[in-house]
Amino acid sequence: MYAQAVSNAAAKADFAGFALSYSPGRQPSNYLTAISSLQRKAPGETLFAEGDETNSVYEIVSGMLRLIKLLPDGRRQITGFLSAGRLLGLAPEGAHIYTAEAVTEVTLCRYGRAAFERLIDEVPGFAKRLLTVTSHELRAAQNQMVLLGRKTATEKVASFLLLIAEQQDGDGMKVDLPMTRSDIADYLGLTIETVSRTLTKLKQDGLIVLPTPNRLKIRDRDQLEELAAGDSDTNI
Amino acid sequence: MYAQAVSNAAAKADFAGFALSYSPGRQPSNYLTAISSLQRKAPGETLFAEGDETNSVYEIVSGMLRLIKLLPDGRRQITGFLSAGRLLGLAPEGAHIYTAEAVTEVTLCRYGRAAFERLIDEVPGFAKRLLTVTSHELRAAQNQMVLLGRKTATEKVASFLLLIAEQQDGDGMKVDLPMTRSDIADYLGLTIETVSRTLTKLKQDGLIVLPTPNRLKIRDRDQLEELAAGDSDTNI
DNA sequence: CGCAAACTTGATGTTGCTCAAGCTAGGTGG
DNA sequence: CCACCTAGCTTGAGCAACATCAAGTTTGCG
Repeated sequence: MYAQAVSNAAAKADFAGFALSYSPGRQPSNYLTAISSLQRKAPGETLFAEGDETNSVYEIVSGMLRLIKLLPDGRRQITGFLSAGRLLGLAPEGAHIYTAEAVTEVTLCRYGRAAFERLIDEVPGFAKRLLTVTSHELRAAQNQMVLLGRKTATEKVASFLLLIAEQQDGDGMKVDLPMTRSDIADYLGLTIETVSRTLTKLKQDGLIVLPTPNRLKIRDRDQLEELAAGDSDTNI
Repeated sequence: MYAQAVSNAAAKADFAGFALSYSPGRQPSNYLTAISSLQRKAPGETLFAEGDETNSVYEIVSGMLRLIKLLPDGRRQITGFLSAGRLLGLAPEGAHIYTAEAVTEVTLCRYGRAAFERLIDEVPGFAKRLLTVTSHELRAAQNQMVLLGRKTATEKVASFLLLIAEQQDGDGMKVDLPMTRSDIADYLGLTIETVSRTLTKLKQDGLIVLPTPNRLKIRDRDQLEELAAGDSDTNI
């Protein structure tokens, strides 16, 4: 295991209680700092696997994770890419419902489950805040269902690029793609070849620039958004 | 509008506070009865539409709803079929993220949003209970992503039948299909023709019996479960 | 500079979609 | 009570989008 505990008060101050930061105007609580410890994971490492007992809740401090579900024969579906500030491990009963792996080098803040549960019970408004977070995740999940069930390959890729661009701070034009084509494919319900071909097509059509496979620039955001929305006559 | 207020204390006693019933051993609260009113919807009627302001939370007393998301050109994705006991309208901010329509005749219990929010703040453990409910929904959503992204038509239909069978009480063999083939198709990311053909195939293979299009019996549950799991060699 | 992993591109294949008839069931009115 | 009517379901034939199989090519790291 590459994981290691880190004790850096300054770093903690930056992220601790992020889960509470959804409602602005309140003091970031330090209930959470009291029960937290820092962890790191190298790219490709597993944080926990589907079916593992849930004895921790994690918050991402930096880096990116992928959430994975597998079928018995190895087919893979990625249900999300998580970046700084996102919580995971809030799974309902006992077992994790997906595997969490590091895409990039990741720093995490770990909370003991029991202590976390206690906070839910004892800190006023904490459960409600978590409810808001979970509701947002549910909304994202439902949008993803539309994507997976009803969008074409081009629409899927366009949606993906805009989603990732939105997650990253910046002008919303430069997009960093730390994940592989295989990850993208398994997130969109496609194959790597189709993802690659679709990106090439978007490049040829002048909607994006791809200087390297992992660095992308959006050139025509309007048309990309029309595509992503699925307006079906931008697809010609 | 077909909706009508109903005042039946007996009926209320049956369902009120169902959302609280996930944690057994507690007295069903009557906080909820105090702020509720009953509504009915005829098949096909809309309870609310995507984008509508969320000024109510609903709990299904009886019947079935479908949750719908649309693309601009009319492509439809059904994100869920909801039956008695399920909550909806907990959407995060302001607007509903899907359209809710009655599949069958539906009876609902309506809670005013403001009053509901107050309960979250004031009733100890209520927010936590809702968090559990939402986490369960999230788990279902992630399973559905695997289905939509990575399962074959046969696997999708098999999964669907088992899911519906599970939702319904009984021996788990008799399955009632109140929704149309079009609904099923839009839930599974398929066309009605493919759904129909797949059901026919399952019938021919002796896994199910289909006396009428809306009434189905599972004949070989084991094999149906293997199919649904996606073990890939049952598919031959 | 060399190597392996990741990506791209091409040729071919297959699943599920589209288009097009029929068929069935259940509701309605004579 | 039965015939009709219609919405919904089934079935068939052909097709298209995406998958699969198979080389090449790039990239980034040691």
